Amino acid sequence: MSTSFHYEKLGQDGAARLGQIHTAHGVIHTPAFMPVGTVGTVKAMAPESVAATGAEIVLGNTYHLMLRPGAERVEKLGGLHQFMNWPGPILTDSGGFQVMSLSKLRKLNEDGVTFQSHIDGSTHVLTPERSMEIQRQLDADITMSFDECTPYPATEDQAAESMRLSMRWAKRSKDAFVERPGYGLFGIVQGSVYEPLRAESVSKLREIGFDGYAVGGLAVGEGQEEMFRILDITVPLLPTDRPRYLMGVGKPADIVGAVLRGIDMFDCVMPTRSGRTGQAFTRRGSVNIRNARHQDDPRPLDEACGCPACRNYSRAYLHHLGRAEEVLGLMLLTWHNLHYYQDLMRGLRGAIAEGRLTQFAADFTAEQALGDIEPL
RNA sequence: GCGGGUGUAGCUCAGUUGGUUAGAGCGCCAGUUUGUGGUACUGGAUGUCGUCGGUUCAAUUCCGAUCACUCGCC
Repeated sequence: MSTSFHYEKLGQDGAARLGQIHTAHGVIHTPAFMPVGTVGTVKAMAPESVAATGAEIVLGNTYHLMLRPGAERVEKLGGLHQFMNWPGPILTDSGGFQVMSLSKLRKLNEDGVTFQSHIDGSTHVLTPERSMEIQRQLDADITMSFDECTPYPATEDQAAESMRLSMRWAKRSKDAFVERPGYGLFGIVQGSVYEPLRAESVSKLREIGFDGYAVGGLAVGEGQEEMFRILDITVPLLPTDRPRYLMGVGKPADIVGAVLRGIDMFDCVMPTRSGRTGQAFTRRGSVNIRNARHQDDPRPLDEACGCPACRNYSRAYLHHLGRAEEVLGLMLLTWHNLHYYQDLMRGLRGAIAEGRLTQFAADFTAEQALGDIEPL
């Protein structure tokens, strides 16, 4: 059986695609949402439960795992799949984003980034070559090339300089990436909100050649309208025989809009982080379970949801757990949110398969606009 | 019984050398979080300043009484 990494398109509805990504550790049905498991765990969830929501691939992170427990250690222990008991596909972020968002005292030059650990202050260097090595040690099915996530806002000159550095790093990432059957390397499009820069970035990445293409530098404060505008000008430039991944996105409505524009893969901390801060996503919009209006409500969070939190527990109980900051509250709400996100992806895939995505999106928007059910 | 201390927001407490709308932290009521630090941030509501009386143009502040709590001694 061939284990070569490849994307297979199974259907199309407008710009949206239905497909499969074949990897060394299994198949991913797209459009797909990938739960974020930064430090080798999807927070508050056992991997078996993550899989039960329908997730087929999770994220790990170069930056976090290199600092703790260390990529060499993970490699010796059999790789990240075995280490965290996730037998399915894993995508690892390259560390570029986290160096910017988490570490202080970072120094960026042509070679890479020198930074201090947010854990113990120790000094580390991350380069495209080192990032590729770490992601290979982690045994990521999908490796992301090392990039700089251009801060927003940026002038066109700043965005151009940043993007071109990321493109040189993309070439070095490709050169350093060790090809193995079933393993793929993705390039990342940058260029901020500037159309010519996005086009130049795509062109440079296609010249290098990648197994998939990510759109980076979005959902960083530009707003949904602007993000969709960038997708409208960027996605049509990408090759049709490779997966497209919108990094770090997003809210349910962002995902629906991006699928309509031809995106196949998403990751976001939204469902998991929100699960830890009391925000739940439902068919009728988001709900803050800690709000006082839920304290006497015996009804489930979302009557149409089949997750354990909705089948077995009331809003009143989830509210209580949230107020009491009980671990079970984090677990149940995270579980619900991941289940909701996977339900959404299943709905999107079904709608594409049946050629009714436009109607699905309209229904989605209308139902979200209804707002939460009336308080008792 | 005697002597001391304390009574200010739901809680723990600042403060006012007497002067417009009395503050903080926590809690409470909401909002934000997009390639993750159970995080961080933003806004909002709430007071007979223990009670009664006196002094004063003006008292939460000074004086007296009283009540409650508290510490020590008998």
